[in-house]
Amino acid sequence: MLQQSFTYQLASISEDAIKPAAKMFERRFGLDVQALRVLRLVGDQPGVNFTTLAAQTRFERSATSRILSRLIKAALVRRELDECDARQFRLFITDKGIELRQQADPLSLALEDLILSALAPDERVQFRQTLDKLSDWLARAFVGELTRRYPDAGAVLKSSARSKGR
Amino acid sequence: MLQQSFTYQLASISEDAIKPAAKMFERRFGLDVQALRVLRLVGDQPGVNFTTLAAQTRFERSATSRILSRLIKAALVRRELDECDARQFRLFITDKGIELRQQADPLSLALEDLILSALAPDERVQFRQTLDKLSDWLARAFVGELTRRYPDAGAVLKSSARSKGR
DNA sequence: ATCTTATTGTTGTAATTTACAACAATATCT
DNA sequence: AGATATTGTTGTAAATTACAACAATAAGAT
Repeated sequence: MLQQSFTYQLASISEDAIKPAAKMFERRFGLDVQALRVLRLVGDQPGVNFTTLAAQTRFERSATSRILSRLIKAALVRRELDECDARQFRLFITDKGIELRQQADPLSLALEDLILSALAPDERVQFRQTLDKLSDWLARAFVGELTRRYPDAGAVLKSSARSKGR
Repeated sequence: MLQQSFTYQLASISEDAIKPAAKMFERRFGLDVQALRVLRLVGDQPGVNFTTLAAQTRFERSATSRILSRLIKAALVRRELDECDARQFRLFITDKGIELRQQADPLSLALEDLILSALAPDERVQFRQTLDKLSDWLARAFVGELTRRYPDAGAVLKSSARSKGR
């Protein structure tokens, strides 16, 4: 086996892990993983507004908006007008949404466990710690360090507000 | 910070790590990371044929074919007809391609080092070992185990020939 | 030999995804 | 009041990805 670049290896792993799981979720719940992710973000933050949500979502606001309207149409999420600001509304998960999560979340956890079953228990703990360290560093310092060393890197730095995933 | 699913976290990390690097490579060498990857695969396996290459590439044969023809047009790769089988040809990196790699590869390594600089030296070693374990297991056993536990997972299992990345 | 079937690599194109930018509605600042 | 900024939605272009047809050749079967 040729030596792999570690970033590529990461991408491969997540792709291999996510793709089959994604299929299951679509079959069982009629939701793609992105929609599920948005559902969870709303569920965990009752009353979020769109802008906050979109910043956590890792895809475009436009995409988030469309996913959200599908969730609302499916009655998994509802929205209320904000009393103070008529431009905003607050998002809430519905009972139906909660019910769906009660089925979906254990399945997600079971799938993750299955993937991590390749590792010894303490290795698993260590691995997750390392991942936290890495994502933290990437979100916080990487781009800055990169442009310091390579001024031509062309840092974009647009949105920010990452590292709040789910 | 909300708790993240580990697969999602992996995807985020690789995306954050790859995107800025990708920009640099495009500016400096006029090659996107995929083309660079193909160039490396060819360089490391002088005389590969297209089918073998495409299996290692993680994208469609059609995409691989187009990338390859760009590399050939740019004179970074050349091809020879196979003596035994007129359908096949054998691929080789050119001197110009080697030269490009001599610039690009150290940069890749430096970038990976930069990313991993967030980790202590022994943590780094451990991390890479864990990644190897994981990708190995995913390539070898995951899909089988998944369909055993969840017969509705809808395993596809089309190509195979993975775990030979670069 | 010839006929059928399989493989190799390329190409056209449909489908999907992603990004961008314009927009109406409302709020805030001067 | 008028100018500027923010919120969320929508239209559409651009890029990506997937699929399937294809010509050229090889291999196997009768």
